[in-house]
Amino acid sequence: MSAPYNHIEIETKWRKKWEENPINVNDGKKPKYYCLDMFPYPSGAGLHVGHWRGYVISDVWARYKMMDGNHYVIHPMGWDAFGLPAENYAIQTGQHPSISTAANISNIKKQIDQIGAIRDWDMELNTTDPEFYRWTQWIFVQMFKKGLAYEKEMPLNWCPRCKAVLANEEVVDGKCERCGSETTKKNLRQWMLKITAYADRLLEGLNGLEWPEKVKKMQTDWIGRSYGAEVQFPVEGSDEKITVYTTRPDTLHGATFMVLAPEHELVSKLTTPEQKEAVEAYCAMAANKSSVDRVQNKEKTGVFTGTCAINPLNGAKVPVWISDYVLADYGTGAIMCVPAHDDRDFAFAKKFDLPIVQVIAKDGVEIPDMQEAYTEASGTVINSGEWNGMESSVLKQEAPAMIEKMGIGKKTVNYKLRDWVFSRQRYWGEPIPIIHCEKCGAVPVPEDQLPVLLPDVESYQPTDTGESPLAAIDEWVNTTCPCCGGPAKRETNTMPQWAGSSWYFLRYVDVKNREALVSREKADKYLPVDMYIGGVEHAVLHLLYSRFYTKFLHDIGAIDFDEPFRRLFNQGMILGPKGVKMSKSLGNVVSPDDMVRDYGCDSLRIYELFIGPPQQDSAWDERGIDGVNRFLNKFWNTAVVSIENKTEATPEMIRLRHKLISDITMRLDQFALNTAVSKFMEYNNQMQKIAQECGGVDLETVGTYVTLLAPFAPHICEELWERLGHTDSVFHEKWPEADKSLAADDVREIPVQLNGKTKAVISISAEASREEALEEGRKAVASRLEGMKIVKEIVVPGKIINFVIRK
RNA sequence: GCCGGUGUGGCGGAAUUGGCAGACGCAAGGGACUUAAAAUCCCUCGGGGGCAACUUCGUGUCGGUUCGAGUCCGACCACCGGCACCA
Repeated sequence: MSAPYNHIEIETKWRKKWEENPINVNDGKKPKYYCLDMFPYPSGAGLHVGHWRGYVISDVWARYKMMDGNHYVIHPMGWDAFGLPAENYAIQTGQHPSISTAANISNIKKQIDQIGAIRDWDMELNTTDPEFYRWTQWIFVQMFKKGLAYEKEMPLNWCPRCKAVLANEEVVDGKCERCGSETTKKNLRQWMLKITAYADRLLEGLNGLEWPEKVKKMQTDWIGRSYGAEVQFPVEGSDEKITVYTTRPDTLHGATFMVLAPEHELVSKLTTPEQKEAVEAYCAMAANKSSVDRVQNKEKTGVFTGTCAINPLNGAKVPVWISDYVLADYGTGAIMCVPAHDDRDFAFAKKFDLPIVQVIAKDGVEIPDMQEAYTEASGTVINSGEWNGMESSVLKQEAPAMIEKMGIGKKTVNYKLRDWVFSRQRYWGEPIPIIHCEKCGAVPVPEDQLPVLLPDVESYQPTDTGESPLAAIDEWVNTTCPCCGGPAKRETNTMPQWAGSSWYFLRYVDVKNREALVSREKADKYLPVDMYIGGVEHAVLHLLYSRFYTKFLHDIGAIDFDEPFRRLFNQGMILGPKGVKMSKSLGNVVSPDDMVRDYGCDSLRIYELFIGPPQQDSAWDERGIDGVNRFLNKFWNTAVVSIENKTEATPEMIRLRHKLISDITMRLDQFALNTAVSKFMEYNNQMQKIAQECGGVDLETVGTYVTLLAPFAPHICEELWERLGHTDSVFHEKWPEADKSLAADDVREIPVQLNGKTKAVISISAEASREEALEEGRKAVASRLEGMKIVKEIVVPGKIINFVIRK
C-alpha cells in the first residue's frame, strides 16, 4: 500500500508550472522583503552540499516571508566573477578567464536551479559585465573626487605566490588569506581607499544592526579605536622632537626610555656616529624579516641610537632605542616606555638593563623586586611630582587634557584600522579608471567614457615585478590626457576582488539601468537588504568594505540609507564525513547532484536543514538523508489516504493542527530550522497513528500541515495542495495562525515528585485547582508517603507537583 | 596571552529558558510480511543491580544556591574559533 512518492515526476511538473506562472510576483502594492545570499564566485569545482545549505536556508526564509505578511520577496543571484580564484583557475586550465568563467557560471547556474529556490533570473548580475563594472569604476571616480582614493608609495604586504599586494584584511598570521604563502613587504606605489575616514561611523553603525554579536565584535576589534594622548619629547642637544602616542598618559613620569620603529623617519638623524653601524645593521635585518617572523618571534631585540630625549614632564634624560616591536604604521611609530606598567616595555628593559620606575602603587604600596609589569590602571599615583596621590584610573581620563594645557602634547584617538590597499597587479579585475599625465598628474577617466574596458591580452600571467600584465599592452596604456590632451598613460593596476562585491546588492533591483548604479526611486523602494545569509569568513572583509561603500554612497546622495544589511545570518559549514573541511585535495567533497537525482530536491533540502543547527558546523553523513526521505514518503502516504477518505475532524486533530502551527512558526522565527523539521516528523508520526485508527486525518489539518511544510519542501507540498482541490499555489496561502485555546490540552500529564525526584505521572484536567492537583498527587504516591511527614507542597500548574518529605 | 563559543547515549542532536534528561533522526539488535531479498510495519536500545513490580548512578570536573539544576552562581579542565608586540 505505501509506495514511495515519485519525486522526479512531481518536481519536474512543478518546476515547469512555476516557470510558466511565477509565484513571487511584484504587483507594486505588496511590501518588499529583500533576502540575499552572498553571491558565489563561479569556481570550476561547482557547488557542494555546503553551498547548498546556505541557499536552502535562505530560500526557506524567503518563502516563509512571502507567505507570512504577503511580501514581494527579492531573492536574487549573481556572480562574483572577477578576482584571483577565477584567474588562477583559468591559468591552470589554460583558457582565457572570460571563457572559463562563463562555462563555470552556466554549470553552477544549473546546480542552483536544482535547489528549487524562488529566483528571479531577470535580476542576475555578473561583476565582470562591463555594464556592471562601469559603475564599480564610477564609484572609484567619485571617491577620487572626494579625496578618498589616493596614491601612496609605502611598504606593502606582498604575496609571492599570488604575485600581488594584499590588504591588511587579507593577511592572516603573516600569511596570504587565500593561498597560505608567507607574505613579505614590498615598497610599491599603490592606490588606497581612505576607509579610516569612516572609522567612527563604521563603529557606531554596528549598534543598530541585527547581526551576530561575534561579527560585530570582530569588526569592533578590527577598527580598534583607542583614546589617549600624543606627547612630544624634545631630543637632547637638537631642535627635533619625538612624538609618541600613548593610552596611558597617567604613567608619563615612569617613562625611562623610548623606542622608535626601525622605519621611523628620525632614525638616521638621531643615530650617533658610534652607533651608526649597529643601527644600520639592525634596520636592515628588520626589513628582511618576514611578516611571520615578526609576528611570531616575540623575543625582544633592539639597538641604542646613542641619543637621549627629555621627558617633558620631569626633565629626565631618556635614551632612545630602536626595536621592531614598535610598528611604523600605528600611532606615530614611536613610543615612550614605562617598563613598570607595560609588559612589553618591561621585557625590553629587563633584556637591556634599563631603569624601571614605578608610578602606580598597587594597594598603596610600591612592589618590591618587581618580576612583571603592573598593567592595571588602578592604584595611587607615586613618584610623579604634582600628580602624586591621585587615583590612576582618574588620572588616565584627565591626563590628556592636562598635557594639552601644558603644551607638551594633545588628546588623541587612534585606530588599528588602516586605509585599504586597493590595487592589484593582476589581469582579471576592473581596470582602475585613472590616466597619468606628466602635466596634470592623476586624472580620472571622464564619466561618459566609462567603463574602461579590460583589454584582451596575450599573456595574462602575473609578473614578479609588481607590474600588472596590462602594462605590457602599449597601445592600451598610451592614451591622451582628458585634461590637457597631451600624451598620457593609463593606470595598469586592477581592483581587488572585493570591489564588485562591495556594492552588488544595490544593483540587483535595477540591473539594467544605464543612467545610474541604481535609481533613487528603486533604491528607496526596495533597499536595503533585510536579511543577508552567508558564511562567517567575510566578517571583516566583504562585510566591512560593503558598509564603507554604502556609507560613502549615502554621503554623495546616491542612496538614503547608510547600512547595507539590516540582519545577518551566518550559516555553519558542512564538513566532510570525518568532521574536516571539505576540500578537493582531501577528496571529501560531496556533490548534491546524485542525491537530488536519487532522493529528490525536497529530501535533500530537508536533510540539509535537519543535519544540525543552521549556525553550527555539521559533518556530512550520507545515511542521514534516508531518514528524511522516509519521512516524506510517510507523510505523502498519510496525506493521500486522508484525501481519499475525507475523515471528519476530531478534537484531537484540531488540537494537533493548532499545536503544529504554533510550534513551527515559533521555530521559524527563532531560525531553529533543524528542530522545525523534528517537529514536522513528530506530528507526522502522530498523524500516521490517527490515520491508522480513523482512516485518515481531516483535510483542514492536512492542508495546514502542507502549508507549513511548503517553504521546506515546496514541490511535494504544491502537489498535495493541488490534490486537496486547490487551483492556486500553496505559496499564495496566508501563513496559518494558531488559536491558543484550541491548541491547549484539556488533560495534562504531570510528574509527581518526592524531594525533587519523579515517582509518578498523573493525568489531570488543565483547569484543576491547586487542591485538586495535590489530592491527585498524594493518591499517586500514597504508598511512599506512609510513615513520612510532608514538610512542603509545591504545585506549578500544568508543570509539576513536588512533595518535600521527611521521616 | 586576551576575547568569544562549545562540552549531553554508539553517532547527529532535543529539552517550551529552573520543572519527567536523551525529543526527532541515524546506526545496531530482535520480530512480522515474503520462496527469498528490498521496501514496509511492530518491539528493544545511557550505565550498574534485580526473575520481577522496581532500584541506583548519570548532561566535561569540583563546589554552591534551590523543593527541584543540562539550564543559575563560583573555581577549574578540554576542544574549537577570532585577535595577537596596536603602546
